[in-house]
Amino acid sequence: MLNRQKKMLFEKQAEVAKAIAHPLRIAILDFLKDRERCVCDIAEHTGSEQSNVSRHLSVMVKAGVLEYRKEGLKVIYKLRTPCVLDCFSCITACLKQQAKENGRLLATL
Amino acid sequence: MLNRQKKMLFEKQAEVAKAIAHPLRIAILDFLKDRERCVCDIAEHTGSEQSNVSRHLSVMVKAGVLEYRKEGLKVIYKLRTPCVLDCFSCITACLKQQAKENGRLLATL
DNA sequence: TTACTATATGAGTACATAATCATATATTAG
DNA sequence: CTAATATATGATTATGTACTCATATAGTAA
Repeated sequence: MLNRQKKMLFEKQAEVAKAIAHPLRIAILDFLKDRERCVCDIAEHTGSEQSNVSRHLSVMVKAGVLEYRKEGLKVIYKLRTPCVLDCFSCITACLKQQAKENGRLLATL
Repeated sequence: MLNRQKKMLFEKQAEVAKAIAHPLRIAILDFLKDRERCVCDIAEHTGSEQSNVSRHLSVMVKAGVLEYRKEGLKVIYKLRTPCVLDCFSCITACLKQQAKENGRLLATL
């Protein structure tokens, strides 16, 4: 049976996973991988409404993935835990493996 | 601006991320890390309803993370892309970094 | 002061997800 | 055949999420 500690760990992990499990949020993380950016630049880059971007950003801040600082009128966001990007390498590896196996299956038809 | 290819990649990545972004699903993946298991064993191990477990399993199958085979009455699930477990190492690394920085902040009070 | 800009957020709507219960299906045992 | 077991799934309910529009807030510039 699952013990309490593991359960708590899985809940914490799920919080982070949920925070990055959205195409727009992944696009934002990718945009922030090299350097910090203000909300308006993120909105323009992703082609999304400012208010929507702002909400997605706050979701990721709440999950501890992003942080921000204010500079004049602008609010500038950056990765708090850049290691979160490694998740996407892992996910991409899974996608590649899936594609490979699907290809193998296709070849047998 | 985001191009179409990247957008599609982010959507695919989000699908996988969503499929693993739930405490029970993470518990299931962890339980399957060493070997395949039938639904009833998973339900017992996680302390969850059989029907609920069954639905969560099918979510992960749909996302290409799990696969299954039937054996008599039982349906036995296993990881299709074991590399998905690497995501959790990455997420754990993020959690550790967060905890460390929170600790540093706490020390300044 | 006023006008302008960047951001966050309340309200509303639509949609998705999770959980439960009851039940249908399929396999096995006798 | 019947009974028992394992699983999947329809229906329901409750909750959560994403998005949009309008607006409040706060900083800047003139």
